[in-house]
Amino acid sequence: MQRITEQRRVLLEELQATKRHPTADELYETVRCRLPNISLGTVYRNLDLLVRSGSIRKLDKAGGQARYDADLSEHLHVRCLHCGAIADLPDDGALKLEIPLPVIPSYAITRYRLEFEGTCPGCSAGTT
Amino acid sequence: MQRITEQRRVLLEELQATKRHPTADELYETVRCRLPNISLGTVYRNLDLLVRSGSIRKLDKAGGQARYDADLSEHLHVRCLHCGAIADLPDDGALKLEIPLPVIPSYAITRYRLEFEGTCPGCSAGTT
DNA sequence: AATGCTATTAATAATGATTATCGATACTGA
DNA sequence: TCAGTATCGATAATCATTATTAATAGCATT
Ligand SMILES: [Mn+2]
Ligand SMILES: [Mn+2]
Ligand SMILES: [Zn+2]
Ligand SMILES: [Zn+2]
Repeated sequence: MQRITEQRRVLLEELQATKRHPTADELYETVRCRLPNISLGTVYRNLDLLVRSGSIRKLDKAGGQARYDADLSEHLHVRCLHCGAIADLPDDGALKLEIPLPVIPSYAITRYRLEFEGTCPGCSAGTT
Repeated sequence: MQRITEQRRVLLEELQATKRHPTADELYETVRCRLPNISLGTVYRNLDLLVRSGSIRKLDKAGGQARYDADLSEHLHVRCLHCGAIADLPDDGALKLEIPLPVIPSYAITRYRLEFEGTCPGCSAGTT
C-alpha cells in the first residue's frame, strides 16, 4: 500500500546523488528540473515518509531548516555555524568515538545526538 | 546602559530557583505570579539577553520549544523523547567524556553538541 | 523641577519552517 | 469495470519565536 510514485522515486534519487545534505527547499529546486509541477508540500510529505521507512536520515536543527541525508552508514556530521551547511566527518583515523550510554536509575537512555560545529572552508574564506 | 529591570531580575531568579530546565512558556507562567502584567514577548526578549550575556544557557531543539538552564557548570543533559523534559546527567562516575574535536583540512571545528535521549521516569510509568 | 535621551515594556503583528486540509486524480486489485 | 484508497498540487493553518510600535520609566544634565 506504499506506492512508489514518480515524485518519491525522483526525490530519493536526487538525494542519493548528492553529498551535500540538502534542505527540503534545495531538494525542491533540484527536483523541479525533472518534475516541474511538484509542490513543496509533496517534497516535505515524501521526505517524511522516506525518513519513517528508514530510507533516509533527517538532520534537524533548532531555528533553521532540516537537512536530509541518504547515506545510512554510521557517520558523524559537522555543521557550519555561518551558512548551515553540513559535511560528513571521515571516520578514518582518530575518530573512533565510543560514547557509552549513561545509566541513571529509572531513566531509560536509549541513544545520543552528537554533532560538531565550526566554520566551513567557504565561510572562513569569506571572513578574511 | 544594560538596565537591571524587575522583569529581567525576576526571570533570572525564577530560573535559578529550579532544576527543571523550563521552557519560555513555563517560565512565563511562573513569573506571572510575581509580575502579572509581564508579556510573553518580554520573557523571550530577556531570556535572549541573558543567554547573550552568558548568564544562562539555552537548550534548543528542532520542532519543539527551547528550554533554559541557569546552571552554568559543565554538565550534560538527557531529553525525554515523549514529554520533552530535560534532566541533568550526574557527572560523577563513569561519565568523564573527553570528546576530541576532529581535525579536517580547512574546516575550523570549534565545538560539539552532545545530548542523550530516552524515556523519563514519569513517561515510562505511564507506558506500563 | 524641567528637559532630553535611551532602554525597556506590553501588546500585537509578522515570520518562517513545517504540517494539515481538501478536492481531484491515479493506482490497484477483486 | 469499479470501488477503495494512496497520492497529488494547491493552499490554509500551526506554532514557536521575533519584529514592530507607541507608551513609559530611568537616568543624566541643565
Ligand atoms: Mn552525511
Ligand atoms: Mn542542566
Ligand atoms: Zn559555511
Ligand atoms: Zn517524559
